[in-house]
Amino acid sequence: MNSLTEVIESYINQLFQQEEQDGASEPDRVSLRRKDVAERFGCVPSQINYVLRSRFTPERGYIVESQRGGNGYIRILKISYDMPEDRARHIDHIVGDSISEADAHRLLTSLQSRGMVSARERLLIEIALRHIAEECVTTFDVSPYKKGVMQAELIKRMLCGLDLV
Amino acid sequence: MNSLTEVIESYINQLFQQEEQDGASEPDRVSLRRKDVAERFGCVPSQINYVLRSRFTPERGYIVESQRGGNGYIRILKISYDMPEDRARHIDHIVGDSISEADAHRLLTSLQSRGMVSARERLLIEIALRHIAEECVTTFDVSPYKKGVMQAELIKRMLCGLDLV
DNA sequence: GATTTATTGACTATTCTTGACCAACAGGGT
DNA sequence: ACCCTGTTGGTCAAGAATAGTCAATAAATC
Repeated sequence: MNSLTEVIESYINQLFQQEEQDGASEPDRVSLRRKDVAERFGCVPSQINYVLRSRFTPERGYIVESQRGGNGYIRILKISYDMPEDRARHIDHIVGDSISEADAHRLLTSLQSRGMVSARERLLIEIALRHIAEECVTTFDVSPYKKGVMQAELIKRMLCGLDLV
Repeated sequence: MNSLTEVIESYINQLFQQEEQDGASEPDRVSLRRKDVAERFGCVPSQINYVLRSRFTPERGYIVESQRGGNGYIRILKISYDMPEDRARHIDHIVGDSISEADAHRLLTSLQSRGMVSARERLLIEIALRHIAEECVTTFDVSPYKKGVMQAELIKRMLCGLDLV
């Protein structure tokens, strides 16, 4: 409850709330000075990297951009909202531990027809799935089951990232 | 927050906007006097070169021409990719045979700022890239170079695929 | 006890700014 | 034609300010 990581995580979430309240033009992005945040919480700067790497990931709907050097910064973009545990479990249940390309295809068709993914977003997911399936049989030589597992893993991450289902 | 480089960058972007508003015959090019710009912002002239080298690159869709001597000039051209094939060729050239995660990240930032991918689309691509990178080091044990090749392959397919929709 | 997650710090990489020195072009004088 | 000189942009390297990586260690969780 009171680990440094969690404290810093909620600090960053507060920053997002503030941005929202202040009615900023870009309500879903915050900027940090790594050094300053580290000083505020009396920790080493690389601790901030750990928080970002473990908490503000694309799978959770965040993108982190940064720049070193003079006037460097860390910028965190919130693309979708944090998904509650039960929704994540729901996705997990729908997809299962392993999924075939055909079933994935059907699932995406359904999502698109419900207007939850655009044609372009669906295409991106299909391309990624196809790509990993191909790698599985050409460069690696994994079993069909393992292939299904990897496909399931990927599609779940993408759907969770978009906060879907 | 307001580095000199960023100030000069946005000044140049303003020049592009002005050109557009003035309905110039060539709305995608602006001309500068290096010395004058340096004076306007109270910096050394070579600072302008730095801004051009770091901000108005082919990766970001610009080409810079210049000439020294009396009546010298710096001309910045905005590359237009009207046709999908142009974009595809550009992507192929920029990405190359292999790409690091960091460079892929930068490319996506640039594409998003140019409105070529939406935030959600970018998120999907980032998730797929991260996923494949992870698989490369955890379940398989491929060389860093091969990892870069796989990342390049994936990002090119995803970005070129978007042109089809 | 084993495995995962968190903390720390030494070392590395990138970005920006500045300035000294180099290179190219134009125009005039010879 | 040729050179001289002024005017303009280019290159490179040093220094300061940031952020990133990685691996050892500690703490928490299973």
